[in-house]
Amino acid sequence: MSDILRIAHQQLRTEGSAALSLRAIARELGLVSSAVYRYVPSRDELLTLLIEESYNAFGDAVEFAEARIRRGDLGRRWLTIGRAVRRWAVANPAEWALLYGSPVPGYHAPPERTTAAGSRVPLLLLGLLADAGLEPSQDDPPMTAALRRELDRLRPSLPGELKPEILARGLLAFSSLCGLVSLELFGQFTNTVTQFPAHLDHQLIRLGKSLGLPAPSA
Amino acid sequence: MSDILRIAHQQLRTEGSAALSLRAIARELGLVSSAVYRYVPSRDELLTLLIEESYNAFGDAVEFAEARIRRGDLGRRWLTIGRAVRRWAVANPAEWALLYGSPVPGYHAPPERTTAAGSRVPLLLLGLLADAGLEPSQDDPPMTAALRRELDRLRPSLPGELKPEILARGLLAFSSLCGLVSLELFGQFTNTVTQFPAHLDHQLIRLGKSLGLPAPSA
DNA sequence: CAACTTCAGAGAGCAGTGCTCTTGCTTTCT
DNA sequence: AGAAAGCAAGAGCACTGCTCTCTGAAGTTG
Repeated sequence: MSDILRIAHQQLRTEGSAALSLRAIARELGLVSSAVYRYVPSRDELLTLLIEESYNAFGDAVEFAEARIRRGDLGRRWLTIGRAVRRWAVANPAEWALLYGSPVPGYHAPPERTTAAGSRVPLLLLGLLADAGLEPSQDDPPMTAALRRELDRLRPSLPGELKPEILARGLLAFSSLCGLVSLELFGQFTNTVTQFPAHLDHQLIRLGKSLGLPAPSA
Repeated sequence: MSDILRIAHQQLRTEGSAALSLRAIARELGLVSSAVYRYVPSRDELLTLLIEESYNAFGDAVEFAEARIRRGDLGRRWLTIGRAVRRWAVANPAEWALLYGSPVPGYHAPPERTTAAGSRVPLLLLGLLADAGLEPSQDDPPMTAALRRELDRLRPSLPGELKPEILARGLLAFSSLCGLVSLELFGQFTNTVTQFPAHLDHQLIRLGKSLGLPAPSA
């Protein structure tokens, strides 16, 4: 079973998610294809397992990096999160595509149980914002009551006391980060600049400012 | 030939990019599979054609929306671009996935000729920024010389006079927009808020501010 | 100890895929 | 009229996910 997952991961890495084939896994294991079905009910289920594992590997990597930063250095914690996200994505492009790219062919929406693992990195960012104790400012655009209500409904499952405005900042920052990384990886366009390491750093500092975080200590 | 593309697009819409099958297209046309190969050299080439078409449909939609706004209303032009991007993506999720999602299974990097079509929307945004005549401010983080050089290298193919700082703002805004839309569409996480229409509007205004654009006229 | 149950895997087979090659028919051009 | 294209059919190869049945070995129980 764990052999199957190991080989699946390896195949994912080298061939990409689309080429992930139960038969190839079976071959690699010296088994016949039908034997694999004793352990994995279907290719979709295997993908779900891979997604969960990848989310956790991703969460581990980012959490580990962030944990090494002094708690009070909020700017650097954000910068570190951003860099760690990118580094992991660049090192594991197929996994990143699995998590944040378009849904895999024929695979329909991962079940709910992956959401816990999938929330780890966003929660890390929101935890940082909670630590920062930010207050809404006049830079935060006005919010419709409906949106405020919707954001408040998330609050119970979030760390600390996050005002809707601050939560909105976090969501935008996380989305922007995903966009930056995805464009760098899948990037049809301007593949030159976006893949420049200094580019992400620059944009991360930009985003940090708009989050309301202090500049990272030098 | 155009029949093939029409059916391919339809199949893309209803089944998704992975299920796009030359055989199914042939069936739909009342042809045998090999006959299609007279018109389309391979499935990959068909995908490339679809990508180009989709980029152009996307560009048409966004350009059309933006063209209806008074030139001087810079904030509204940006808001309109953002909304049009989202609307098109929501209306054509499979195409969006093709353009900005993870690369299709087995399909390797679209050829260079798609970049012209693919640049239309980003260029629209950069044109807007050029019209705005923005100047770098102290909100723009310092930039390494290498990054500045890299950004300057893009300048010849861009509209107007875009200082590296302004170009960087634009790149971030476009990336953020892509991230927001992709997370809404593919969204593993917080599928509640991110799909809320008011959410995108709110974040677009946020982004507009950080671009340095005035608030859209009421 | 013998009988029974459980488990791991083999093998065949179905329906589908992309793609190639050969054959034949029809239309068009010379 | 005869040659030259163009268009499509058909068979076939290697591959995919998945289901079904069957065979052994291993472990459990009376």
